[in-house]
Amino acid sequence: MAVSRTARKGVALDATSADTKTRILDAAELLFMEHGFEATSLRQLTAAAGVNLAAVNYHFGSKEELFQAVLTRRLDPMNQERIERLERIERDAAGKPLSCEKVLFAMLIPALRLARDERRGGKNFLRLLGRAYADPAPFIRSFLSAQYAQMIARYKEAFLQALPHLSRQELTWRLHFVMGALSYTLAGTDALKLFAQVGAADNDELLLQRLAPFLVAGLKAPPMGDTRKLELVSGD
Amino acid sequence: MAVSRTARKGVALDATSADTKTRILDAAELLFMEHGFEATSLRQLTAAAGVNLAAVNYHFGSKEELFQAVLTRRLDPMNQERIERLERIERDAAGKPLSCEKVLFAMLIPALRLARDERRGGKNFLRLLGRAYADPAPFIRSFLSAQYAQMIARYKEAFLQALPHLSRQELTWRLHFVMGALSYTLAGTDALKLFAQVGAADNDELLLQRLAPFLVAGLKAPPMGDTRKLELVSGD
DNA sequence: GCCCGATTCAAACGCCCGTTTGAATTGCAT
DNA sequence: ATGCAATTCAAACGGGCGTTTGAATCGGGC
Repeated sequence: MAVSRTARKGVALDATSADTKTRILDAAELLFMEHGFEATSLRQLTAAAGVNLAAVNYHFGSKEELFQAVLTRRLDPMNQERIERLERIERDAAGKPLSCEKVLFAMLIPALRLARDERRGGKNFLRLLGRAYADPAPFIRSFLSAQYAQMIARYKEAFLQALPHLSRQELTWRLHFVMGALSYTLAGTDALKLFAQVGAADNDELLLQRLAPFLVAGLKAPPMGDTRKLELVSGD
Repeated sequence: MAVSRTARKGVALDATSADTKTRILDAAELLFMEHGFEATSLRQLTAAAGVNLAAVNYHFGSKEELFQAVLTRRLDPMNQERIERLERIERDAAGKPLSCEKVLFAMLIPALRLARDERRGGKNFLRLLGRAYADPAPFIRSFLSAQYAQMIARYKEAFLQALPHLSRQELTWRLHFVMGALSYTLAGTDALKLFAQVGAADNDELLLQRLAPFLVAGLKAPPMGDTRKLELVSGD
């Protein structure tokens, strides 16, 4: 009824509704990851959560808003932790020279910590996030942009400082490559099978030990032009 | 009727049916990219292609088989070109030492050439492919695995030769990172907006000039352990 | 000129979707 | 105990989905 629509922004209604809300969020996180947003129906979702079909619209308003809530629940704390870590290493290095490694790690570690924290969604969520990056739905794209804009801007400045040999534009591209490798890897527990056995990311610390040297070397590389020109047109 | 099901494997029925089939494939490539597989309905797809609704099932059997046909049309030639280029540089370097750059370029250039070839789908297709990588649908995953297995295996051997300092497992991970950065970048004409203006990949040769130094440096980097250990647990 | 397989077409099939409704139920403040 | 807002529930709404059907149309070989 009319009440339900405004009820969501009522006074703190934790213990009573949080249970249903949380069960919906948990089931949604799992199913959206398993089958994607479009392919997950509210009927199977609410059944998995053990709640009534109408509960999603009552508590979240719509399926799209539920999806955003699923992302927000994990992204907000993670990105906040990223910013806090960056601020701390900036503060610690009262002098100027920020090392590329430290900035990169400040960015990677919160993601890895989230992946490791099974109580809070763990790998499920990062896989979901990795796929959301590639989703063309406008409501997902604009939502993610808003969620990340602030953090990305901060890190871009920090990297610019740590990698003075890169122009702003060159750095923008490289951060893009970094995010690509990261999201693809985190999203890929399935995709890994494309390449080989690979003992799976059972150990996330190990994954960071593999990913970090690759990304640091890529970031530090001199831009093309310092090395020989390439003749890519060839071939025919 | 019963005929239609077997007709697809009849004798070469080019000029007559190819027109309808091609129009379906072109429209599908565009719409699957724009809205994703699930969110694209056969009704809007056949309307965009200017063909009858039933034409998809008649010519391709099902929506899923249409999707596979869309991928195959571009992937088969691209991966074959990748293998041919690898074989050529292996042949040219009659001696042993294959350079990492050359192997990587043999892998990247066919993708870039496809992206540049607007007559054959161009960027549309690579964006579609990038998203297919991240799609969890089993029929997509197994299809892509089959399409890529052979090519990936060949390149893994070549890289193993060009990068003798990497163990097989380390290399598997790094190829994964490479594919992540590549697919994310190719898929991302939208996603780029996440980070900044970035003049868009209007010039694909320029993109390769930015991507290549990053990836080469990442591939050549010594594995962790050669550099200092990291203390990632910290933070609390 | 006709025939027959290949193709196109309009219509329908059964199914599941996201959302809404209004009545039951709950549980806390009074 | 009662009242009332917050929540849950079963049921239904309208609509779009992928697919199937059988008739209409096409077009080259005899």
